[in-house]
Amino acid sequence: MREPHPALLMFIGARYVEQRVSGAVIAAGYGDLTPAMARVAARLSEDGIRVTDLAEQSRITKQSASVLVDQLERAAYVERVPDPTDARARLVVIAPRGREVQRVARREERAVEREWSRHLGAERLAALTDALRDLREITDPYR
Amino acid sequence: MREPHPALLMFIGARYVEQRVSGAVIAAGYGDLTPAMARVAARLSEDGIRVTDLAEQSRITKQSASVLVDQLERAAYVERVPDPTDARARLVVIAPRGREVQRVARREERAVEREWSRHLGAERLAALTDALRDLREITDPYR
DNA sequence: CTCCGATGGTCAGCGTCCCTGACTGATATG
DNA sequence: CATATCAGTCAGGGACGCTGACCATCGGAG
Repeated sequence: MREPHPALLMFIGARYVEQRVSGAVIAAGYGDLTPAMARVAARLSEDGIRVTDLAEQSRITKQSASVLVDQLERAAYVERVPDPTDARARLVVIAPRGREVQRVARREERAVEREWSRHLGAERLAALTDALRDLREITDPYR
Repeated sequence: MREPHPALLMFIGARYVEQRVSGAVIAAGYGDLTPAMARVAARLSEDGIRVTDLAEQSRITKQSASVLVDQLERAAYVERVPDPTDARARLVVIAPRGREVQRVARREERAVEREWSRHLGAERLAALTDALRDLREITDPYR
């Protein structure tokens, strides 16, 4: 095979972390979380967010986001509360069960980062992250 | 937001290249290629490959691979020929139209790589690629 | 204050992609 | 030649995201 393109190598790394985190979350007993639910759930905070904003940030339609929030709500990861400033809107806020999953996911991310640091050395990992961050300036169309 | 995880930065880079290549392919008149078709088509060569092997390498079931090969065949990107060494099997070989798309895709990949080299400098890009390749040793479960 | 266009959100229906399970036909091995 | 194995297809279903149509509320212009 030809020399793999850097983007393919990036894809492999990203996929690995996704699977590690997903595995940890399932092992911790949150098997009812699908990848799609997890993607929108990753954007939640205590403050609450509107479905429309959630959709925009997740780059999906508000209809799709609405369905995913339905599922997250049914599984007790989030709650919908009325927006006190706008009677049309409702805020999606993270629930206790949602906070638990976030903790599990972040712990696994940190674990992977430690493994990478052991494998490459702290310096090369830092350089790698720096270069990726610089590349983001020309590859990330959304900020 | 917290400091983004390196894996997120990798994902952004990989997604960018995927969209660039996909855009170039569509602009070149191959709009009937879906992402799923492209993913399996990327593993084709002159020698031919069995649907079962294609499925395994693409990490999808042979049923899914079979459907995608159907579509690729209908759109003239590949042909199915009998396997001379096994009467049960048929080989999926790339057709002229398939070779054309591969050329377009590779050209766009090289273009992106040049842009990245301009942005980071050849040395940092090489170091980035090296580090990613080393990381692959512990993140790529499939060789 | 009253319109009326813009905005937040849902409902209905559809297409793509990938899966599982069951099956057909050909091959290899005893 | 009986049987286990292998290549591949058929049938059906679930997850995910899209478009289009619609309703309620908001907020600025007249």
